[in-house]
Amino acid sequence: MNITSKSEIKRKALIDATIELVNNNGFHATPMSKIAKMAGVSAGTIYLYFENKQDLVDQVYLEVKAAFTSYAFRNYNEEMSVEKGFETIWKNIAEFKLKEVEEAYFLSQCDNTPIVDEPVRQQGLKHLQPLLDLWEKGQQQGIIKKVSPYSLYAFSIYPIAFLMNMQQRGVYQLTPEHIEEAYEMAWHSIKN
Amino acid sequence: MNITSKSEIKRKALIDATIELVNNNGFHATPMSKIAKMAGVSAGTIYLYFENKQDLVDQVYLEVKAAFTSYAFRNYNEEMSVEKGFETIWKNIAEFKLKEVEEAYFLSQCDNTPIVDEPVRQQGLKHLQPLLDLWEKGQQQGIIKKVSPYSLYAFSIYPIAFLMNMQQRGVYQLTPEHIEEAYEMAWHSIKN
Amino acid sequence: MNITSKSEIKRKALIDATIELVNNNGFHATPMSKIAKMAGVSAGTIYLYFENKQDLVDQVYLEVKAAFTSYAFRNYNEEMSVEKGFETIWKNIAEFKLKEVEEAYFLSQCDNTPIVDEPVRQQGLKHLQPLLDLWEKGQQQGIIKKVSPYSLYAFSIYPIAFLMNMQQRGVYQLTPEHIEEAYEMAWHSIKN
Amino acid sequence: MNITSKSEIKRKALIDATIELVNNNGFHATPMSKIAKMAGVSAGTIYLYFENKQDLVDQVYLEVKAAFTSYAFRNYNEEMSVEKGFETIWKNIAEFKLKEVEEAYFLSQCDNTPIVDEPVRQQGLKHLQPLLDLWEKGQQQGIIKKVSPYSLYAFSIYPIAFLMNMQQRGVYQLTPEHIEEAYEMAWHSIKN
DNA sequence: CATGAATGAGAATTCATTCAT
DNA sequence: AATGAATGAATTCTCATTCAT
Repeated sequence: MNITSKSEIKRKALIDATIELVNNNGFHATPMSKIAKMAGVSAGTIYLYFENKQDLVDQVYLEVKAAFTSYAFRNYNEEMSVEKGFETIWKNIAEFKLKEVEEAYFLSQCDNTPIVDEPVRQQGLKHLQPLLDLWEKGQQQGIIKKVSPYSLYAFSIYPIAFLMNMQQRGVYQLTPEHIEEAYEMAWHSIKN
Repeated sequence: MNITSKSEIKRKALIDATIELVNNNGFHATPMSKIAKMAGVSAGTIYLYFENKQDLVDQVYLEVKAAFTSYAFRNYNEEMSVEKGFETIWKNIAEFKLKEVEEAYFLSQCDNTPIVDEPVRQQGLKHLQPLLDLWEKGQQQGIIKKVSPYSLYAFSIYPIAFLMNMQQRGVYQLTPEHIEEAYEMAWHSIKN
Repeated sequence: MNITSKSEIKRKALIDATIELVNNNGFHATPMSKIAKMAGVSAGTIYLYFENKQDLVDQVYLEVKAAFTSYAFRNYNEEMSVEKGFETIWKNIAEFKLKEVEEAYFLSQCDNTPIVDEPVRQQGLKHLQPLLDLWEKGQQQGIIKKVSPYSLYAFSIYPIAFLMNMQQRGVYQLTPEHIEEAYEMAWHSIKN
Repeated sequence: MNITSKSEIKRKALIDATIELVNNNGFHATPMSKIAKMAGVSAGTIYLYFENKQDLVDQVYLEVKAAFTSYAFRNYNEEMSVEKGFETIWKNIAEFKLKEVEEAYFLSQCDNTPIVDEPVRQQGLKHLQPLLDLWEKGQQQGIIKKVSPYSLYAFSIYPIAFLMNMQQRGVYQLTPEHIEEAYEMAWHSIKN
């Protein structure tokens, strides 16, 4: 058996339990003891893997964010045209938020509350660089609106989170047609 | 002395303290004792005004949401053209989020975490109806894209929250030009 | 209107409320505020009639005890024969416990817990003297067993409390026949 | 080390502390913190052994009641004559109330106040059945008065509690002669 | 006399973290 | 590494009592 495998399994179990419980109850309403129980380990064991509760969420945040950005750039390469590249990335992100609902909802909770602090959040953002590069290239080519990348993000990527939240709450169904429709809106809002 | 004045002042102080502390620390990391201290009353006094901690946030949420929607429809009336009406509402919302940063951030925290529950959130939404009516009128006139109101909201209104968050974190400055720019993007994403 | 009447009505209402609430919840689970509400007065008003909560129960105890002993000696006079006298007193006590269930249950609670303290309890006992005198006369006449008055009380009077408790809990019905039967047992246990 | 020893010792210490403190102060005037301190454990530890304060008293009540009934039937067997059987049980009960004063007083407090509720009390009663059986046998043999078992209990067993209370308060001394005397009274009150 | 808002000490309970095993 | 009993500080909430009106 792989040296790390057994402990990696426990670590993974702890992370999954944290995501599920924080999603349902919020960070501070999630006791370490419940996380331990759901992960099938003892309370003290958590502290072999994580320094303390804050370190636990921080690491969960960073790992989920990394998984998210990795997913976002699947099948993307810098040789693609700006439009094709954006479509690829946008749909990856949409697919992630649809398929990995728990992870996505966890991220949205961390991004909208003070449970992880600024430095950690900054660290989580660094992997999004290729999208910013793509936008800059598009702006140089006159394809993308010459506005701040924050605006581009706000109007093309951020809306996906809202649609996911609504679907999560059961008030809205994100069908494939809705996704295509939404992609068109995203693209129209940033293209020139 | 005005009948309500003294107790209304305390109630207001409690609500303000709640907003500020929850914004900075999160709901569960905000003890009632701190809220009381910041509001300048004793711990027990909170319970003269609110049933318990949950009731306190619920009421704060509903009041802030009401203030927000009331702000959103300033100077708006149903005789306006669809485009003019939308511009009015959109800019009101942007102004609210810029001026009443604390309130806006509090709402975004409640809307993205399980601290207020679905029934309360539903109640908070009811005042947004005039915007939905405007969109429907626009769709009938062929001015607005025929997509779900959730999509319209996601791509035109929701992005403002992101820009506000970024400004809140100091990584971005929402100047009047930025706002005009953002309004244009919002309008282009939903107009036909 | 009689000078004291209005305040006496309130005092009475407070005493009645105390009895009812302490019976149902116990002394320490009965807040002054609830007593006030049930008595139809404001919380502060209690302190115009009683020094504090302890003083309130003490006074309720003493008054109910006085009512009890007064009831116990109805139609009794020292010229009666020992047997007739005992029957009169015993049946008065039984009648009181049957009719004034609330008062009787309150007394039994006070007599079996530390809610009123020894001096007050002693004070409450002083009115029972005629019964002790009767017993002593009976002993001198050779009619009553020559045992401690505590034993006489334990076997002839105290059992009534048990029967009342059982009736109170609904597991037993004290019919007139039961009472006669019980009286016979009481008398047989103390007579020579 | 014995599997149960360490935690059983703590559990026992908590139960003993509860009895002593409730006896002296009453249930609601006994804070969990004091129980913990007297038992030599930390406040939080109580909740490892008992769900909450109510569960604690309930369990103490049931255990003490079980100890009481077990004590009551020492050296008793169903082959004994009715009179001998009753004497055995009665004197056991008297001995228990004399020797285990704390336990006995605790029971009398629970039996006369609303601190444990009816279902728990019912559960505590189930072990008294052999005495009821004995009485029924005695009634069939014409030895025991044909009255409700509640009456038999009220006049033969319940009085012991009163004598114990008086001794507890120091106003009365239960010497062996007093006990014999009391037993005679008990027996005479129920025999035919 | 009467009110009832306000107080603040104190209660029950929870939970992050430690540490002996 | 892993456990889980134990801790005790912190939290929510209650309630006897006071006092300005």
